Amino acid sequence: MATKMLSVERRCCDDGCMATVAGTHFNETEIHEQTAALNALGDEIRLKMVRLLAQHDALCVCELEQAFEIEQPTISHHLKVLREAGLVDVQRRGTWAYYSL
Amino acid sequence: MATKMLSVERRCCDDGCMATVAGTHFNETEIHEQTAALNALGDEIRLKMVRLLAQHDALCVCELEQAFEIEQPTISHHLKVLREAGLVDVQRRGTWAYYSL
DNA sequence: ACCTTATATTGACATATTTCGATGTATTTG
DNA sequence: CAAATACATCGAAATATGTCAATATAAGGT
Repeated sequence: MATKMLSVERRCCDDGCMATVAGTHFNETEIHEQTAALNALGDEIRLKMVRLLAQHDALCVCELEQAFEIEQPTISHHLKVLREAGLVDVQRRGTWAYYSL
Repeated sequence: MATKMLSVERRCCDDGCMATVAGTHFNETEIHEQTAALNALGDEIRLKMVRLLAQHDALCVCELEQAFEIEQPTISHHLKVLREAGLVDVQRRGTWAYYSL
């Protein structure tokens, strides 16, 4: 019975998670969609845009333009990122483009 | 009383939101903290790391290393981003660094 | 003291992102 | 149809980010 302890703490974990962690598999499509959305929101201007849209039902580009100190092409760029992440919707009416969540 | 309609749709909105939107003010500190967290999660490797930590209570760097095909300095870099975003916690024990949510 | 192991940091490079001016495309107005 | 308005796209420049090899740090074992 002289169960001599093997030198304590030779490994960082003893519950076999090393193998478990290494073998973890992810749904790549899901991961990709989620990082796209999170990344789109991980920008100060885009997060503010989403916040504005959240309290305004729908806003056109010229209105959003007023809220930020950046030029119109940049506004369009950020809206495109939000669109491609599936976070906002556009609806054209005349010359205006109304964006909404 | 001949209230002649002004040419319809000269403005993109008629509920005065132009002024409202322009005057919106944000809590910059809050926005900054939130974009930091969202941005940290908006990367495939870091999102996977958080997912792994979510199902493992705590993991050391060498375990995380097994789950990805990137070198150790890159693992450390991503963990630093997660730490600075306030998303994970480290606890040193001997030579090992245990990360947890 | 020396060697090994676990993790962090540095420096360099490649790629991605943000931003803007210029230009393009519709749509409306005169 | 010409001019003006609202928005998108392109191309270029500046900055940020991801990655790695090399090196540093720190703790443990011999």
